[in-house]
Amino acid sequence: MRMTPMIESFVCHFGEMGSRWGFNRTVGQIYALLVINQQPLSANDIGELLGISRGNVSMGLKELHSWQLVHTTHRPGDRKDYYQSRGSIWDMANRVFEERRKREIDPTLSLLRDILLDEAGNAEEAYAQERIAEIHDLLENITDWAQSLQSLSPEKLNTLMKLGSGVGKVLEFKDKLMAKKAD
Amino acid sequence: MRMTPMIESFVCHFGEMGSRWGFNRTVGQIYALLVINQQPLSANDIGELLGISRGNVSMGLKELHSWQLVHTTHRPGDRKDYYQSRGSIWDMANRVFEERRKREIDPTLSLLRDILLDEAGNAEEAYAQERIAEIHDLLENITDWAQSLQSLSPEKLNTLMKLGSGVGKVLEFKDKLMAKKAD
DNA sequence: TAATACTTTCAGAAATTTCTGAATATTCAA
DNA sequence: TTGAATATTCAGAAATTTCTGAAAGTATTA
Repeated sequence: MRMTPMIESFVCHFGEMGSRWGFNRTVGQIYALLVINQQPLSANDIGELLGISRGNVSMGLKELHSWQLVHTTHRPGDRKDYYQSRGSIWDMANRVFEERRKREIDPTLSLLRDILLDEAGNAEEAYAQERIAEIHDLLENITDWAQSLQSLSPEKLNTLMKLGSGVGKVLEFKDKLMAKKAD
Repeated sequence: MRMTPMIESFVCHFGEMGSRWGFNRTVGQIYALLVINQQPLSANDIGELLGISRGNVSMGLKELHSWQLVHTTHRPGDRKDYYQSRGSIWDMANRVFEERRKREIDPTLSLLRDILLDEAGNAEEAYAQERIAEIHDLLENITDWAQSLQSLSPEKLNTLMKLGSGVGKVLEFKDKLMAKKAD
């Protein structure tokens, strides 16, 4: 593989983005490279293409493994490991979401719950607890909901997304029906 | 205000989380403090409570202003600026989402579009473009959808969230009706 | 068993981000 | 105006994160 300007700009940008999604620049770039390359790449290939050390490649791949975003494959008569991105782009988005939930949201929810179990020592703490409860509920609602969406079939999810704010209409409709049934 | 252990643990944790949401630890902590404190705080109060320099507080507040997450208020006969968190927790989540879209997603979409406009120079680039198109479409779908959800009334949004994966049922139902109408 | 071909680890170097505090700017009352 | 009270800026210090490369580890073959 060669680093054409097109590929390079994509890989670089994905590196920057990576850090927003919970992993560092190198990890983002390695992943970008593997996503847009149909053939698996060896760790040496990756290091050369990105101009980074062999050790760094190893650490980056380890991280991507822990996110379950890459696959190791082999070639007959070749001892090297070859790496490939794993699953579709959609799978990737799901996995990033899932991992971040596990690593960030869950611990936060748990801390907030602990705080809410404590008795407020004064009016200030009572007010603080109210606000913390709001944050807790919002976070819990959103993650629960996101998780239930993840369990929807891709087609249904797609219908839902295409519907956009039109989903409001469908909800009104559903409410009317429920009201009739209740008669 | 005093930093009780309860408040301290919340503020610290929010600091850590902050960096995941696009701003640094201090900014997260300042915001946390303002959210759980009913009374507005002066920049000096904030610096003392968090044990950080006056300059750092100033920079943090500037950042929070740019995210439109704080408000400045005044007291008669007092020259100091007092700061308060702005809007509900829900507003805050919306604003963080909105800002991140502007600062991160939009530039990415624009780069991906540019790449897709280029002619692929060879089979490798053609494959890369296919994958990049997938990423582009996914990102665009999700952000468009998220934006249309933001325009929904809070009650409807709440209904939708409560519905969870049950939204699948409602969609099926809608499809059936549409089919009948088409007859 | 030893030699080879590769991968992983991790101490410290390099790069980046964040923070401090002195200097500067702003605002307002007298 | 001037001066007192406050806010902001920014160069460099401190802290943190990331990266390198030499050493150690692991398989495989001969």
